[in-house]
Amino acid sequence: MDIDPPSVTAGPPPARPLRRDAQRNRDTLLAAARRAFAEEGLGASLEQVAKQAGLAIGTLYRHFPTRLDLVQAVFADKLGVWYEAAERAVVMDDTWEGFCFFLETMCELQSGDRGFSGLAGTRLPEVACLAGTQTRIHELGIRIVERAQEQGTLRPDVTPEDVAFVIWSVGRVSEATQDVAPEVWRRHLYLLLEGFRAGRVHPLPVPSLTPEQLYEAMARPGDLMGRTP
Amino acid sequence: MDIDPPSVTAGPPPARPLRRDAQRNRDTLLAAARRAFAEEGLGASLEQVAKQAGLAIGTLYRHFPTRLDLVQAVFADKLGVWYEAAERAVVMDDTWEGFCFFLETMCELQSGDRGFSGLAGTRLPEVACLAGTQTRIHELGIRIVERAQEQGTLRPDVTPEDVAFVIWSVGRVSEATQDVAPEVWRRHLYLLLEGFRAGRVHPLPVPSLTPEQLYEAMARPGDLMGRTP
DNA sequence: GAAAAAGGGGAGGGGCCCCTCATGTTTCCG
DNA sequence: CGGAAACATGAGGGGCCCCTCCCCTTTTTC
Repeated sequence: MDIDPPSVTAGPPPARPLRRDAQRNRDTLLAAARRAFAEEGLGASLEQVAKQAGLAIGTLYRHFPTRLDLVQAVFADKLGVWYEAAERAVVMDDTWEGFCFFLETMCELQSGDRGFSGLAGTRLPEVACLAGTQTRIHELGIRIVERAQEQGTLRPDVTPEDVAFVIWSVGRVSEATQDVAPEVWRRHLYLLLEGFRAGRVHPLPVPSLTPEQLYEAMARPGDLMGRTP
Repeated sequence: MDIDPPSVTAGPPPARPLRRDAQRNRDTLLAAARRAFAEEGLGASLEQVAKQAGLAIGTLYRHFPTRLDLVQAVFADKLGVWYEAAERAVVMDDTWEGFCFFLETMCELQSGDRGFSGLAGTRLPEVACLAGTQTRIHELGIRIVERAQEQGTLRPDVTPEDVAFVIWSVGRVSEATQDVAPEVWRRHLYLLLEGFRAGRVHPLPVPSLTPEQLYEAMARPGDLMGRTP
C-alpha cells in the first residue's frame, strides 16, 4: 500500500472534503453569485450575493477570499464549454463552419450573462487557475482563424486579434437587448460575419428589433443618471 | 422701442447673464466634466469633477442641479455635430456613402469618449432638452436607411433599428482599445459594414491590433476584481 | 460705496459597499 | 458523548459617493 509521503513539493494539499453544511452553503453561494453576475456583471455587490443566498457576508468570504476566487468558481464550467467548442471547431472539415461555430458558441455563452461577457473580455491574471484555459482557448482561436484562411473561407487580411471585436461587440449588444429580444444578438453576429452590403443576400436569422423593442432596450436613463424631478 | 411685456406665458425666463465669476466657474466645471465623462463614462464621480475643477461640490450642484443637466451641457455640441452629419448624409447623391458617412461620423464622436458612447446608447428622458435633437437624429437615420435601400445600395432586410448595433458595438470596441490603438475601431466598423467573408476584398483601413496591443486592451482585471495578493 | 442679489464653500447626514475579526455554533470523529 | 476543528455570524471600521443647507464672499446695481 502506498505510504503517503510527507508531501515533498505537492501542489494543492490533499484538500479534505468540506463539512456537509459548508458544502451546501458553498453551492448556495455559487448559485446566488451566478445569478448576480449574470444580471449585473462582475462588479455585482458581494453583500447582495450573500443576502440572496441567505447567508452572512463572512461566510462568503470564508469560501471565496477574493472576488476573483468567486468569479472563477462560478464560470469554470462555462469556460470549459467554450474550450470544448474550440476543440471541436478546430477540426471541422468545413473551416468556415468551424469559425462560425466557435464564435456562435461563445456568443451563446455570453448572451444573457453580463458576467461571462465581462470575463470573456477580461485578461485573467496569471495567478488565476482559469488563466490556462483562457490561454488555450486563445491558441485554438488562432488555429481556427489560420485554418479558415488556408482554406480560403476567411478573408486573408483579418487576424486572430480581430476576433476580440466579436467578443466585445456581441457582449454589448446582448447586454442591451437581452431583456427585450434575447435572441437578437444573433442578428448582430450575422451582420458582423456577412456584412451590411447589398447583394449576395443570405436571409437574416431572426427578426429585427421593433422600434418599441429598441426603445426598451436602450439603457434606462435612471440607471446612469440621477432622477430628473 | 419694444416694451418688454410682463412675460405673459414666456418659456424660459429672460435668463439674466451670469456673473463673471460664475461664468468662469461654469466653464471650468464643464471642462472637468468633459474629461471625466470621456474617461470614465456618464457615471463619473461628481465630487471628483468638482475637485478637478478646483471648486467645491456645492458649486457644481448650483450650476447643474442634476447629473443629467451636466451631461446635457457637456454633450450638446457633440450631439449637434452628429445632427449636422445626419443632415448632410441624408441628401448625399451616393446613398451608400451617405449611410457610411452618417455612421462613421457618429463613431468618430464616440471614439475616446465613453460618455458620449453612453449617451448615444441611452434614451434621453422626455424632459431633457436634448431629447429633441436625439429624436431628430433618429428620424434622419431612418431616412438614410430607406434611401439607401431604395437605391439598392443597402441590404433590403436590415432595418433602422439595426443601426443601434453599430452604436453599441463600436462604443464597446472603442472603449476597450482607445488607450492602445485609438483608431482600430475603424477596422471593426469596416468589418461590420463589409463582412468577414472571404472574397470581394476591400483592404482594411488600419492595421490590426498586435497580440501585445490586444493584451493591453483587454480590461485590466484590477478594474473589475479585487487584487489577488 | 453700500445694499441687494448672486454665487461659493464645505461640513455632514445618509447610503452602499468592502473586508476583518472576535465570538458563537455545527459537524465530525474517536 | 464530548471535545477539537471547522464553520458561521454580523457588527463595525474605512472608503467613496450623492446631495443638502446654512453661512460667508464676490459681484452688480444704483
